Amino acid sequence: MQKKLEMFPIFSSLPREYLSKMENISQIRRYPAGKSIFMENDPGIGFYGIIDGKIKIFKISPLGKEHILHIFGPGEVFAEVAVFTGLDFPANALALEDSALVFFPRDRFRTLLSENPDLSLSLLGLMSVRLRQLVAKVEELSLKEVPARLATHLLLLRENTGRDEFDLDVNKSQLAAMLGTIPETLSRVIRKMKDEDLIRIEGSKVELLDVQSLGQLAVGEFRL
Amino acid sequence: MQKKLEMFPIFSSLPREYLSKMENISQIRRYPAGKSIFMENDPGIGFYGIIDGKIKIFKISPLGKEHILHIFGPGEVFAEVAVFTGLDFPANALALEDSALVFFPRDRFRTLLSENPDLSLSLLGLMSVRLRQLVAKVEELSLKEVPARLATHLLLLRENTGRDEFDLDVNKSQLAAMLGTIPETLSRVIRKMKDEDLIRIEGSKVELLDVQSLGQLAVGEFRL
DNA sequence: TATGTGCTTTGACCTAAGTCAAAAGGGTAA
DNA sequence: TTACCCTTTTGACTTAGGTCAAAGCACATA
Repeated sequence: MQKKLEMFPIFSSLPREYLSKMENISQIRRYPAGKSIFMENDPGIGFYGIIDGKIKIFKISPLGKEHILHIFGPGEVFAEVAVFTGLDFPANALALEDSALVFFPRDRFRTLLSENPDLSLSLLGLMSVRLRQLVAKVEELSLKEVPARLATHLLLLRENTGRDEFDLDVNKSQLAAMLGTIPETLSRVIRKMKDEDLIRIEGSKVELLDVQSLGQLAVGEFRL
Repeated sequence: MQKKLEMFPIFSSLPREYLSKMENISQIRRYPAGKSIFMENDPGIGFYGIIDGKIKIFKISPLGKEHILHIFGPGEVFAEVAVFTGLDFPANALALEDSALVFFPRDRFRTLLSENPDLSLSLLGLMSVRLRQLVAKVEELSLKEVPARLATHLLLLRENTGRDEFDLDVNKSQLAAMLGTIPETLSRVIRKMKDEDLIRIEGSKVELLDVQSLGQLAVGEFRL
């Protein structure tokens, strides 16, 4: 049992005693691909950690257009916001693959938290980081155009994998939504990047050919 | 002394004992209008609460364009992120008016926090809310066009003031930045709204004449 | 009163990117 | 193989909103 929580970066730095306390209040839940985990406006009864699988967090605009806020994978935690506010879930969550989650019921967690200050501190840190990411996203959406956003995204993946060649791990429609655009536009931007020999792309395999120029694109000092 | 911290909504629900402990570790700092409080990449040595004045949080894009992330006023707390991550400030902060702030040094606060679990819980709640706001902002920026954003903003002000007639409390250039656009565009959008008799505006005084239609605009079911 | 400085508005123009529609692939099941 | 479905790409068109430049205001200081 112990192993499961250690795989979460947020929890991994917790003293062992807290790890087992967390374990004690959690439950394992499994969701097949395509299954909804919760919907916008459902009451926030607890939060989740992903052991295995992929979870899409998204909203539907009044016009019925889907906007993906985030895609979470193994080791990530989501929906913890509701635990602290006592408010409803602000978005929908859906399993993109067969997924195994750890569920932390709000009430039990709240009790645990109030008894263990170090746990609180670690969680505050986690939330700070998420905040930063969102601030970055706001900045990106309001300052940059699509090619810049794509370049930023690719360089981020490069950073994460440490390689110039890697796999986009969502399909292109989903990637478009993540970048705040639509598949057609993404397709055209990718084409331009190929024409300019900045990248090579086959299916979901990408190779960065000109990291230099991609970097300039990302900060808006350059156009395609 | 006591009164100062009670004016912060986040702290107001704290037991009195915590309020005074918070007081004990805090300092009052004063900034004249135009004075920088911290800059992007400065180390995060502590966070601030606003007693009086107005603080602008902003970033400068690589092209030198300013983007306002937020404008905080009395009763609000900012820059708490750095306290928990130990990272640098992610944006700039500047006093728009002569301002009085409470400063909470990171180290002392960290100690305090680890000794007082309820304080941790309240702060987790605060951060959850901020997260929500940012998620909303991301949604807004990626799903809506400028007239919808302006309508949303106006309706929010209406909500906050409880009146159909109120004061924009930033100038129009800053309002434009807050809405992720530029003064020219904002000016044209305002003009259209006036032409359609949705609002009346003189200087920074706004009156909402047709809340119904503004509501439709805000959710994108309507165009100007 | 004159001069300067910083907002705000207006006009003319341009372009990134969205819409709509259709074609091209790619994978699976019968 | 054929049929079907879903994703991706391409093309033609439209438009929101940004850029640049100039003019209009408003307020403060000399």
